[in-house]
Amino acid sequence: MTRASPFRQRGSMRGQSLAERVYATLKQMIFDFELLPGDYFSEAEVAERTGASRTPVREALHRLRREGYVEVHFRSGWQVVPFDFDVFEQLYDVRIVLECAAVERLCAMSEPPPMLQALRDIWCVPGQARSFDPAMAEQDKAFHTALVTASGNQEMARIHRDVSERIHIIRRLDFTQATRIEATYDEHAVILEALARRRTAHAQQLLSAHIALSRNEVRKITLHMLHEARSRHAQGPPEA
Amino acid sequence: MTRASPFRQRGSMRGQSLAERVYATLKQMIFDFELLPGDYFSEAEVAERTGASRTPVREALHRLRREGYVEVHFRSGWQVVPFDFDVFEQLYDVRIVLECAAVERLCAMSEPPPMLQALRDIWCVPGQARSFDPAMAEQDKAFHTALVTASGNQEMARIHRDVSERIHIIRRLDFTQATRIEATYDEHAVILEALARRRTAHAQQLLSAHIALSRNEVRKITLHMLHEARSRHAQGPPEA
DNA sequence: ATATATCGACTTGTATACAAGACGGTATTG
DNA sequence: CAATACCGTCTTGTATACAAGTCGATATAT
Repeated sequence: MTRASPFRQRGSMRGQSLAERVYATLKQMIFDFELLPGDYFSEAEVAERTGASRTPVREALHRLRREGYVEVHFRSGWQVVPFDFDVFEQLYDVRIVLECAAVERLCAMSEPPPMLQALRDIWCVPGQARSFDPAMAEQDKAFHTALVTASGNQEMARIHRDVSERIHIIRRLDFTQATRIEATYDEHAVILEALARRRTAHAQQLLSAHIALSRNEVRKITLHMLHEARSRHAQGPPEA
Repeated sequence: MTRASPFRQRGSMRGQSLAERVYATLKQMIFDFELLPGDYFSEAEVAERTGASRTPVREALHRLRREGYVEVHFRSGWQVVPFDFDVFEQLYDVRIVLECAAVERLCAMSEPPPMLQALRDIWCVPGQARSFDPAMAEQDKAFHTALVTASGNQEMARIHRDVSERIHIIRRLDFTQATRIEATYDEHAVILEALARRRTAHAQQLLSAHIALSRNEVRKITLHMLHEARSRHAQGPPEA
């Protein structure tokens, strides 16, 4: 079988391996609903699509499997893990636990980290200065990730990053409504206020409510979006 | 190259793949200090030792890499990640955060889960009924894992299990002293008491102190044990 | 003697060949 | 016609071949 669209780098690899790029490509396809939850596909299909051989494809797939995005059926192909809202809600709750712990540490610090002011510059702004582009989801993710990273425990930050990445696929859907974006700005602002004043319990309560609200909103939207995606793309799995 | 000691199953694989067994074997070797932190080794060596080819070996190694046990140097071999006590302490702190969150949920439940009584049967026993075998570390791990699992959030339980597994290599060292085993029994007992009486804050405080104590004890012991291991095994990496 | 250039053994990354089981369609048998 | 056995196709798991780069030892030049 000849390589289809060999997006291999010339010379050699420039920092990232072929397996890593296949990994990123596949995850992007899942996030873009180009591969729908429940879809079946084979390693050979992915190899042909990406222009790589099965070896790096398998490495990428097994990594995605460990991370919960796909699963393998013994000698019967791969499948995008179907949505399980219970799992997503549990992951939201993990976020609440980790981020509240981060808040406790942040408030206990002798001096507030400079990162806090940087966040205030972004989020504590009047209505006309607010951004509404589709990259809002990334900014929101960056906000919460920054809180945990600044708390000082890098292992906790790594775990939190993985959890955030995992629910990013549905969290994005929360930023398609203008009212939800407004609410995000408002809530981030008051959280940062409470943090600046070292009101630990208050900040934790605001943060918990903020995440829980997002969790509940997303559940409603996801079903709708999934339905739309199923209509746009035909039912054929990876061959768009 | 012919297979050395092919511990491959006859017929076919009975549930677990070759890659998984190589993974388990390597992790065991690391836990047994047969592969010491800092040791260098190659895929070919592991393949010869385990009787598998490089393919499943690579899969096992990359999984261990994702989990933080080994790292790969581009075309220069693999290395057991050297001990980093800062990382271990951070992981201990993650355990405190997760297990305290579990306690909060357990105390908030309308009725205590039956697992609580099972744990009391094990840990709330008089001195002569206590076990002192080397499997204590596993029992201790099971205690803490059970708390988080019983709290209901399975994703949190999975993360907690990974963290516990990661620090298990040094946590075992805490159970080589009889006084530490005694303390573990005592502390588990009072934690279970507080849980049964739904004293949330008290149980959290006891649990935090219990984990923090273990964290501090282990740091002291680890250096000693590492020194001993280095003396027993020669300096040659995997070829014992 | 010392510094440098070159070469070769060894490493991982990737591609391909082979093995063994799953699954569905088809032919066969009642 | 219905049920069943069989066989070919397709799948992943594993082994091996090839590619490209690293690193140290050795020889050479200054």
